[in-house]
Amino acid sequence: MTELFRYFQKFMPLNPESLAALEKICSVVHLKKGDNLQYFGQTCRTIYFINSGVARIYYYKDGVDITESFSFEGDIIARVESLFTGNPSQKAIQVLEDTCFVAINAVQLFALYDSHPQIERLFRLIFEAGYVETVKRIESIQFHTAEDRYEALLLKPNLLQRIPLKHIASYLGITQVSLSRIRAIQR
Amino acid sequence: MTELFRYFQKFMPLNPESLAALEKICSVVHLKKGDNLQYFGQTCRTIYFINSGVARIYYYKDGVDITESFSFEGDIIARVESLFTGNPSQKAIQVLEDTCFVAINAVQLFALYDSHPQIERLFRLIFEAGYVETVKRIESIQFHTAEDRYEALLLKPNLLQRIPLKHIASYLGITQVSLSRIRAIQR
DNA sequence: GTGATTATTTATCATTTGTTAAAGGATTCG
DNA sequence: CGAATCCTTTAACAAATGATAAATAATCAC
Repeated sequence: MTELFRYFQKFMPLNPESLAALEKICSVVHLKKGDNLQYFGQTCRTIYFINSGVARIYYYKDGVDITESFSFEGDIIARVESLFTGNPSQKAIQVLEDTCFVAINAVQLFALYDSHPQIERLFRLIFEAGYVETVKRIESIQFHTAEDRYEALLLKPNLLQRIPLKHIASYLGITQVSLSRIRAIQR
Repeated sequence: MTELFRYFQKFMPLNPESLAALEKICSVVHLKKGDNLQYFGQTCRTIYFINSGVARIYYYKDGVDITESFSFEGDIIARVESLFTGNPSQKAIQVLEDTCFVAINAVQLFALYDSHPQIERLFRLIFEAGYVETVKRIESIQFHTAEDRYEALLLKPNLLQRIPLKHIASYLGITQVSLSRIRAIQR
């Protein structure tokens, strides 16, 4: 869990008591490539931090598998639209490699907000940063071509080795065939 | 400011002291149709609540005016990617009708977080809700056609009377010509 | 390792969207 | 009111993307 606490410190320093309280509600989870971490229809009550590996949030639209996002080691991952509303999520989380997570129990976390203002603030900052990422993603989706966004994605090291193109295509909002064409032009 | 405080109460009850502290950092702003409320290149240090009227956040991409979002009476509006990072925003806010805002001084607001945990929590909840909206917007952009999204937009009453089609087109991520075609088919 | 399955590319054709230009409406301002 | 400006629609053509199918490449399971 060292990595997670290092991640926390990047947002703000925490007193030992808050750290101890956080540690109590965290646990480590290991999954094999292809496994699902969370399923459709459940309400999201866990926030994950990726120690190693890759995960994606995805769902089915008209029977087609659509990837909403990818997350890598050092990222926080949660189905926010369920976590913050209490509504069941229509999305699932799957790992694309053997992956090691820290699972943070969100129910217990939110309860800690009352007794530990530091923890409330820490997660406020974490989710504000997530909010900003999401606003930037909208710009990127709406006003850059799929080709530009593909090139931007490639900046992530080893991305092509780690993630099947079909998931990249649905993440980009285009068909596999279109992505193949984009790749063909670049060669 | 009554409307704004009613809006706050929807998120959580506030004690009189917090309400008084909030009131001190709020002021009312009136703008005429077409005026800009905030300009490109400035860092966002104000959060607005719309009492009456319509506003849009927009920017220029390759010289073309792009609308990122519309906000109506009862909505909070802020350029989040600047507010939470301190980076200058490349976006501006413009009103599309004579509009009355409450301006909340964000620098003073964030300072109140230390002395008033209630206020920190209130705005945490407000921005969590904004975060959820933004995640839903991504789904909508990426996986619904412009036509579907146009129809969804029309559910907003009087939208067509209040907002020029050219702004609606850029908000939908399509050209004015495409939007005209969609509208022609529907008749 | 081998066969079966899955992933990726390529080709062809249909559909959608963009670009440009022109024309008709609506609105604004003196 | 009338001219000028801005908004919206329409048309014709070009470019990009989707759908389908078939071929090739890579991966998985026994």
